[in-house]
Amino acid sequence: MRYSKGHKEATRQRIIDTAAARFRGEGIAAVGVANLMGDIGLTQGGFYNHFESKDDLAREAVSQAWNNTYERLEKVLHDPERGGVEAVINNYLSARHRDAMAEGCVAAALSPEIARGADVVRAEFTLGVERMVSLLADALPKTLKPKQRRATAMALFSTLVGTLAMARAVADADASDDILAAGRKAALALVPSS
Amino acid sequence: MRYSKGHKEATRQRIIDTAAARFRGEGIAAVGVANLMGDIGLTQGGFYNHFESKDDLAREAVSQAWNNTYERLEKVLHDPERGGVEAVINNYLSARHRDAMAEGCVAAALSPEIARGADVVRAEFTLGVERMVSLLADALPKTLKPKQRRATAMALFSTLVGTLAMARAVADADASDDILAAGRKAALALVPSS
DNA sequence: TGTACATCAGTGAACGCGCGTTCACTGATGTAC
DNA sequence: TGTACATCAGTGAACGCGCGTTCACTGATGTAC
Repeated sequence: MRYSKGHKEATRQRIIDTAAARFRGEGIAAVGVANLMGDIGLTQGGFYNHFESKDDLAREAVSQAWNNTYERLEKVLHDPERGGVEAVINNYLSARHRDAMAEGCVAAALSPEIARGADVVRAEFTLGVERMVSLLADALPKTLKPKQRRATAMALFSTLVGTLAMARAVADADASDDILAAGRKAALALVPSS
Repeated sequence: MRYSKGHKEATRQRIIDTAAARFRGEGIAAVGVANLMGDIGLTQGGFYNHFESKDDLAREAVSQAWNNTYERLEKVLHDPERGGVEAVINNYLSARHRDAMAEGCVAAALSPEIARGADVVRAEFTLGVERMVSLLADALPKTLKPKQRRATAMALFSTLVGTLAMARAVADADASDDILAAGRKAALALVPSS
């Protein structure tokens, strides 16, 4: 073989990682296949050795993006010093997260485009939402019934996503900071003190 | 003149109205100038008699979309029978609104695309957000200080936007309904009982 | 009153460009005999 | 041991298409003289 063992899989992963960032940063439709392949030093023809279609890649990229966010927030949640749902809220609704759309939560960066998009992509997105909601629900006080925890986690996550999306879209820097601060306060109020 | 008085202005308004709906329903980038003009029976060349650029139209369309939503929610808010912020929450987080992206709130349909977009469009979007926040803030109990009302209104609106965006992006119909219901409950909890 | 001209909303071809996808081909390597 | 062949990740040209924008032109009307 011309290429070492694992080379193809490594190339595939590089495409997914690059797409996961650029799709969030620029929008899925705005990133072309040829341009994306150019980012990792390859040409467009090779793309279809790895993926059936651009939608197929979008599905993988959404999955990868969810994995990133899940792992990051899980680490924050279970931090032995300053963990808990409050830490997740402060991490999610930070200026750092707002200013790093390409590395941030896929829901805040792409939910409308995904709502309009291919079914396979929506399905993958939905799996990620369920995982996120479960992660948050499990961290809520056990004084709540499971259904209440799930509902609270859904509302909490929606609040995080909406607040971040609004903070990014607004052109005024002070208003953006105010939106983040107000969202943090509201999100914290959703969490029952255990 | 070949055309009656007010004809040009009427054409301009038809372009804006069509764009305001299609941009929300399909995304700004996904709707081409030629295709849009075809919707009202004209050809692409005439577009530049009315607008400097597509971004110029996008700005007008965002303004128009905010006006629609503002008027709708203002009417709900001040309904003599079932008005108030609670009515706005139930109207915004309804299955009807979720299922009508093209006629719905521009923030839930386009905020990430606007965050990445032209400065003139972001600026127009920001004006709309400020108007919406003011409308909601003024409807909150006067027992709160003005700054508290503004912060609460910001958090409330972010929660509405995020909940609607998530309910639309999720592929599972039951999960989508659950997200809406959980969002309604959380939004209502943000409003202090006066 | 009749003629010449100005106005201007809209037409449609053209500009250069990038899109997603297909496909015949390349060339370095491993394998079979 | 040496030769012929199979493998396959990647190349690059080509397909038809739509993009935003420009611009010379059309043609029906109003105005000036």
